[in-house]
Amino acid sequence: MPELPEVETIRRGLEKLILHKKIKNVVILCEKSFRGDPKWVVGQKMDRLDRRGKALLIQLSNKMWMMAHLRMTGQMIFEGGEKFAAGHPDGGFTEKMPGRHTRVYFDFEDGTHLYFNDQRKFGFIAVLDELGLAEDSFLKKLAPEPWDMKSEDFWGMLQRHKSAPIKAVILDQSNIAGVGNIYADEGCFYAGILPWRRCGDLEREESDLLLKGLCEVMQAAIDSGGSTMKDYVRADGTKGSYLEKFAQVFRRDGLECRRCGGMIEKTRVAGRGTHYCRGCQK
DNA sequence: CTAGGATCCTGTCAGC
DNA sequence: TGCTGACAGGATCCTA
Repeated sequence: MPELPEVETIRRGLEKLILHKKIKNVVILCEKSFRGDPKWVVGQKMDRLDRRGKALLIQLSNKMWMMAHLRMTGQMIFEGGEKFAAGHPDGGFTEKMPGRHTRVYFDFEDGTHLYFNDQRKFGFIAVLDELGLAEDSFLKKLAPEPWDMKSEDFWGMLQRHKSAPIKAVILDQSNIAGVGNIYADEGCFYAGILPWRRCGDLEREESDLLLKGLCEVMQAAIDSGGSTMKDYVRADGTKGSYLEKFAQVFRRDGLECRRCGGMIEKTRVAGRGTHYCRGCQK
């Protein structure tokens, strides 16, 4: 899905647009994209927006929660006086809603709408009560947010996965929350670490630098409104600017490294496309 | 317990 | 043009 910075961008954008709006109706176009009973949300207001890792959490006035996982291709689109689309781009901003990838949408009492689009159907919205949220298997094993992690805890975590490639470990949400394929590559570049190195091979200093890199790179992405791909648009419809402005390696294979001038290369680590600079990363 | 691979689904693109 | 395989900003399930 969009990674932590993109979900945070969605949270901030939607907070301004849907807070305290009353849901008049829910339309489910794809059964597997919505878990729970629509009756639990109809007539409720959206009172609060939170985020944990890559999960978006919306609290309703009856104290139930809607948890949205955007996974690979999910996006949220608000249509009202203004339009806001964020997540996976896929024509969300320009296409007439509901579109061919709309899976669920909400009509608000004031005539505005919120659409959940998801091309690959990996994502979903789940309606849960307080207990269900507390017992959710994903949230339960989700590690702390990067900035809430102490460097010694991060180091200790790496020691528990000595033989695994560093990238596989930081992508695992039970080790650190919110890191996805872009920021894993960017964080490794920041720390000067080749992503396939085994955790047990890292020095303590490299571990500290990697945690710092993940925090800085994701904070910078939030500050600039989330990264963008050909189909990523942020909540108010303007394009995010992280990738074009700040990405050092992600999807830059074949291009010159901005730091050393060498060529960025691409390989496969932990089953994912992985970008790195031979000159800058050891 | 860990690590690695297949899998869920739709769409696009490169190469024949 | 039409087909085929690879790949895609994620997470889970199964296997060794």
